[in-house]
Amino acid sequence: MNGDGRPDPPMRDFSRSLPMALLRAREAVMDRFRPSLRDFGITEQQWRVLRALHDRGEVETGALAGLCCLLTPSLSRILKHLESTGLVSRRPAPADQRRTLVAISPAGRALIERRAPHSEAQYRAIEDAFGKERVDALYETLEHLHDALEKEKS
Amino acid sequence: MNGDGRPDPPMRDFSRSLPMALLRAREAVMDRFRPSLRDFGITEQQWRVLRALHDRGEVETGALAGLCCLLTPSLSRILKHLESTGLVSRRPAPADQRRTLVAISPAGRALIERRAPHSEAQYRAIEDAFGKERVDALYETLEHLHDALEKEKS
DNA sequence: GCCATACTATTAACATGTTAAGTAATATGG
DNA sequence: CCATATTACTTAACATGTTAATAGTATGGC
Repeated sequence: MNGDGRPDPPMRDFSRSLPMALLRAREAVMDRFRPSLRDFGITEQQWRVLRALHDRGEVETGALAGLCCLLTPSLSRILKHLESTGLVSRRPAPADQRRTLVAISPAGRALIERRAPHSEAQYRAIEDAFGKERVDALYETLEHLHDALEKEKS
Repeated sequence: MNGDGRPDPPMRDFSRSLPMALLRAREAVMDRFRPSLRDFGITEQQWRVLRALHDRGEVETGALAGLCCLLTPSLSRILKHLESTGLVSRRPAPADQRRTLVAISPAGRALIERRAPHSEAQYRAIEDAFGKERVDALYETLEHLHDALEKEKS
């Protein structure tokens, strides 16, 4: 407070924190997915990596980090783990020895196929609770927000 | 793929992951705030704790975790750090020795007052890039989503 | 070909996320 | 009043988030 008894910089209410609002919503969603991830013995991030490789085939480490919204140091450790458990494989890129190409293994694909139904069931539950139209609208809003903020990184 | 050449469980496209969409949007937002947090030498989570205590006064550990969207083991470590740097203080609750009451210190308040203008400047930039009405609508959507999913935790 | 430079991935160090186990204080039932 | 369950917080162990530094490789200019 200053001499007048008012807050000195007009401080935003704590409930109006955009990072918090996004985090709270995300945690409410993840609460639905965490039990099945736990049952299958993998983490949220490991699942994201397998999922991306399943869709895209062999991918460079840097590109994979972008796809999964991970920083490369985190991804480096995650790949070491996934490789040791036989869910992915790595090989140096033939044309450029700096780059590493990552691919999902048959065991990795099998894990995805087994968990997919559980994941989809939760998506249905979320759409039932919140409304499919609202979920679709939210995807669009979030993408627009992302694009609007990325665009300004001049 | 099964024998027909179709994916066996009809697998959702990787771009339609609600956790990923929320995470990507949140990371785009945090990119704006991280530089100033770094300049002030505190983490995102430490800021959340200080912010909550600034608003609510003395709070129990468990309630504080809920306010900040932190798990109590994380909060326990964070409070140890914040206490050692003199930004918060802890004392046992007089009526129940199991509970701990946490309060922000004058140094903690001072840190908030110094950083607040930087934070507000970034909020203005986000509203300029995305539109204030859209930001307000997003707050509401996220809260509704959170409430819809929490309500079902029978 | 040689070198300074930039690029890619990893490692290091510290902080947090997540689950399980542990500890101390309080509430509860007999 | 005591044994027991419950509650609030902390520790422990492993995985990830974040930033800085490192190691190996490629590239352009000379």
